[in-house]
Amino acid sequence: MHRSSRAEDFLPLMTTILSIYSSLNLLRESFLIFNILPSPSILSWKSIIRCYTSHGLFLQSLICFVQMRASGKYPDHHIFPSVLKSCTSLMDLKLGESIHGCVIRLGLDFDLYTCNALMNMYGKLQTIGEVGGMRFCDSQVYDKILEPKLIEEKRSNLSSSDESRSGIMYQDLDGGSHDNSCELLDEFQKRIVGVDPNVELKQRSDEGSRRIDGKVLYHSCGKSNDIGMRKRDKEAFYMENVRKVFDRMPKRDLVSWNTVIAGSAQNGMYEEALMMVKEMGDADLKPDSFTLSSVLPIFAEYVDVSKGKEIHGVDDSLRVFCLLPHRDAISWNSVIAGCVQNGLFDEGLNFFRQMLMAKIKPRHVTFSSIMPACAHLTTLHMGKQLHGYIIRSRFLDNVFIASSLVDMYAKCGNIRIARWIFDKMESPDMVSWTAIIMGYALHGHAHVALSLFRKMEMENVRPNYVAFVAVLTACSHAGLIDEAWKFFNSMIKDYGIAPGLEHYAAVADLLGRAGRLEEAYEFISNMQIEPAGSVWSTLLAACRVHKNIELAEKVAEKIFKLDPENMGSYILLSNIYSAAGRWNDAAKLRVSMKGRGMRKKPACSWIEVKNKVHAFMAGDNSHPYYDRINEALKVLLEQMEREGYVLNTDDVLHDVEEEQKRYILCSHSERLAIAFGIISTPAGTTIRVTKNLRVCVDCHTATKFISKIVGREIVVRDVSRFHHFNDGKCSCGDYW
DNA sequence: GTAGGGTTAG
Repeated sequence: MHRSSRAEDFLPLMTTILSIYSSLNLLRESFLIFNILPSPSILSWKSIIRCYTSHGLFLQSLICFVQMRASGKYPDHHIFPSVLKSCTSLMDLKLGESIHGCVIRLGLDFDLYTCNALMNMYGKLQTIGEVGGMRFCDSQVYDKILEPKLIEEKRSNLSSSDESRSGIMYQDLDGGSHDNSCELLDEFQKRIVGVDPNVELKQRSDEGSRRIDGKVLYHSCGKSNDIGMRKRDKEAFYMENVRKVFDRMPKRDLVSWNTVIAGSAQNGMYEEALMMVKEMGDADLKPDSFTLSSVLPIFAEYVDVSKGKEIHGVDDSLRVFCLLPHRDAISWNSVIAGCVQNGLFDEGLNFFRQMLMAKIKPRHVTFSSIMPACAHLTTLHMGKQLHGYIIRSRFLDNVFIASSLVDMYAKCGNIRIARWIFDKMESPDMVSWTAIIMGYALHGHAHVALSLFRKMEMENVRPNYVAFVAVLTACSHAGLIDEAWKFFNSMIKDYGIAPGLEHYAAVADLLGRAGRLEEAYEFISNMQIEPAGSVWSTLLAACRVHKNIELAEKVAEKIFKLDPENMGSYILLSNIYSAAGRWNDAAKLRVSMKGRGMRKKPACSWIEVKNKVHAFMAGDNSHPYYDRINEALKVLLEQMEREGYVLNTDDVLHDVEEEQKRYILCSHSERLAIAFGIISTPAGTTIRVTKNLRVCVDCHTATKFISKIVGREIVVRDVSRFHHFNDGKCSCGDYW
């Protein structure tokens, strides 16, 4: 008996086995069966094509499709999704469009799965096209053999013309093109399946009818036609294709909606994407985690582009998350990271708590995402709890987590633990180094920060933009002008990093505070980039310190032009006037601020006692311990004055009597918080206070006295740095 | 047939 006829006897069985292998994703087994079928049925072709696609062997899957067409078989709706996915992955829009034409001719353009795959392709290929990528140079070769003439007969039976049905132009296709070169196909199969094609493909090469042009297999790494496609063109293209498919679908499921939403979001059509989330709700479909992962990135875009003015983008993303029936660890992480990265720290922590309550185990990423929230909110208590969890989960060797812990401890005032964790890291990366350097910078230990920076360079860890922000911040907090210049120049010359606003601001700040006001003015005027209000503001602050009203007015004018909403500068200039006794000018400025609807940010300090945060505003008498706090401050003031403390009323910027000034100073928010800390914690406990503005000169002096009188370390984190008060001295050396 | 998460600055 002939081998081929035996195989034919078993054909139905073989086809079934192949189908099972394919559905189990067993490529090698599927291939072995497929290879001995004398004349594969449409079901067998479907199996092998599907298997190739799901293994990422897109070219192979397309080759099979072409071979199938060449053998005269009609593809059915089971085949197109896999084939279209292969086109998408290979970024071959042209071939995909041809296949779309094929779909229409066969009357399969109402099939749910095929339409979903088509929309996915159109949505993706514009996005990918922007970056440029692999593209077939010879996909016309496919075109030629895609459509045997047989199809023409079927086509004439279709009632309406193809073009009007799809709105997409495609070429008329000729009959098959068959030749005998199969070497590249062999090579592929050898590499991919790991078997010798000369054995496996023997039978097939004998037949000689399923050969394709070798040229098809070559593809080029070229830039796609979509490069430079304007946003409006992209949107038009998207509407043309994806929406046309979508709108014509007789039935849409969750995947259809998710696909079209993802396409809109990925092509920058955020409003449309969010609108469609609402529309799918009207169609009684609930968003799932796929929907969420399309909507979440809109988060960042919205906030970046319009600086929080369009927060409803965030709201919508959060709403989608809340609607999810099943949330896995990744959905939780996404939403937590989304919150934290956009400054919604409390919300991030809340989601984290909910995640734990939902019994979802936090993963590596959860901790590195949530830690910055603790760092920014200075919630050392929460940070320590997370640290404990991290140790128990043996996550400490993860460089992301360790770096975020270093940063958290430094920002929460505990630079010693930050250093301890850093020193234990096996191979700190540039971010870890930057975190510890910035930590020392914030704590005023500039020389340690500088020597760590040099050590990092010696260990061949290349600093980036942020690392230079850190080291220049260290210099600026300690008045190290010469060193700052060296780093600034080295950044440009040795590392080719173009200085940004933060770098310029640090240097300008140094020059200004050293009293080199004119030099600072020149420096800012000659910047390579447009100076923002923030850079000029450093000079305005310096003008206040050095009482140069004339320059202050000149600088303020520039700031008001560049950044009319910059309230800090109005207040700074008003304070400069007040300090010079020019109450009228100060008052005028305040009136003008009021007219613009600006209000001064109220000063606020807070302290964590027994795991609870207590907040104080200036002159605040709402705290339940208010009387005791006031009593303590009174006793302290008497003792301070005996030790030589003299009230410095320079910072009292109201036109009031001396006695009133005395009262105003003593009710500053940081003093209330410190006094509360002293009376509510055991002797010797370090007091850690955070303030939302810069600490004032008088409070700084007072705190030095207080630290000596009560024998406590007092750590005050103001808006730009830490002050460690100990035994009558401050770590900043009175330069801040 | 559709996805997705992380550390340093501001």
